[in-house]
Amino acid sequence: MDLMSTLSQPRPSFKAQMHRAREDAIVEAASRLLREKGFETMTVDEVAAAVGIAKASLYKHFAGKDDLCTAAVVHGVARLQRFLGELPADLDPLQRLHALLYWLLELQLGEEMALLSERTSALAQALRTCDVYQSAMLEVSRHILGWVAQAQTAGQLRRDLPPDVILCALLARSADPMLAMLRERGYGNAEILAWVIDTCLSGLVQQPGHIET
Amino acid sequence: MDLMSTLSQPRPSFKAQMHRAREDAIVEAASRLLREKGFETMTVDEVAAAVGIAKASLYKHFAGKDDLCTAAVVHGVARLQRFLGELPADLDPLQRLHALLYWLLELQLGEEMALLSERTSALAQALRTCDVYQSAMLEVSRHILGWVAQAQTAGQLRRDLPPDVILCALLARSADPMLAMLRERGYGNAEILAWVIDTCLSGLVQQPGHIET
DNA sequence: GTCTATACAGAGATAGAC
DNA sequence: GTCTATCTCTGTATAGAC
Repeated sequence: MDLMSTLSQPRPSFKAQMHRAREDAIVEAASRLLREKGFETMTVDEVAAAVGIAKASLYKHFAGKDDLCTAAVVHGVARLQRFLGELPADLDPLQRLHALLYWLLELQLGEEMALLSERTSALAQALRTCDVYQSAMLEVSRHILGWVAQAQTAGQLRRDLPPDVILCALLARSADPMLAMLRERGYGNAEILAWVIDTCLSGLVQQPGHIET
Repeated sequence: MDLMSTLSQPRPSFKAQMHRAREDAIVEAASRLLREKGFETMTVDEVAAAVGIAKASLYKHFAGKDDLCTAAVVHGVARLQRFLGELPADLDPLQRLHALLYWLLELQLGEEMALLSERTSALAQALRTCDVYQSAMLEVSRHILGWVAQAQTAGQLRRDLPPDVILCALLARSADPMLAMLRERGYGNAEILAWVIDTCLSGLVQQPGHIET
């Protein structure tokens, strides 16, 4: 079996590969702009310009702005799913949650991509009716909820909070304005990351001297 | 001194009073819409319609959308200042911070007004160059930082965090997406409020068994 | 499928009468 | 100061040639 046939296992034609690569480039650009400027402020022109194609060409790939940005968010969730699945096996539940938090916040500090879209945007509405997104988020939630439950039974996380609440407390950090506020005050990314993770997790972990009710 | 002269102490003419009342109504409507829909999504037409006046009339009061929404946010900060100033004198620093958090979150759950504008909106930029807003926020920050410092020396709050960081951790809750996420999952406002305050403060308070470094 | 050029709609802002 | 009617610009989306 030579290199060519190895690379083209399910026989995607070169054309199809290019097509896919182009779409990936578009989604990536859309992700970045979505993160930097938000759904309402970003423009399709900007996305097209960033990729280096004409706007009309972009509309051959995606039906509209909503469709494009939905794809971008789904792409982000897929990355999150991959991250969750690839975590080293030797981490205990709490370490996994810590790693998750780190990953979410680092993403927000870099200008890469958006997970939680702004509550007010039209995109939020589009996502609510997007099956792919909803099922992906459901799986992510289940995955994390499993760890939360484990950490709770292991006595690492507070048992007086519903797992749901802990899940939300963690995921919500990916859009926490605290990071931007600290940035404005001149702090460095490393400090910010450490503080946000610390203050968030400290509110969730089971304290040594805590009295259970 | 009769009633009339009492009511019109600094002699604001009826006309001026009406003018002021009208502007207040406009700002109030803008605040609510800003909170519900965000800066980019809301329209000046909606504000005018909510107040019951024509859009052109609104433009006699405010120079533009930025100006109007800036006024709305400043109005909100002023309310916050009043709240801070009117807290009962018998509360200790930590109780004050708790009350502050409660106030901020309740505001977010009701659909009233916006304090932190979305990071991406054009409004955020406008506020950055608005002296009135900046100085008001500075005073609010100083006020709260004072309580934080007191709570830290009293051993109520963690001393390993800069007061700045604690301040941000508290204020950022006013735009925490965690509330919306919990709402979507069907929880009631009272539960949500309690959990967010709990998880936030638990990460900041000095734990009984904590070892200082 | 990619381009240039254009149609169309929405929203911010203004003109001018009253 | 308030109104109706209008201007103007921007951004989504499409038409049609290649």
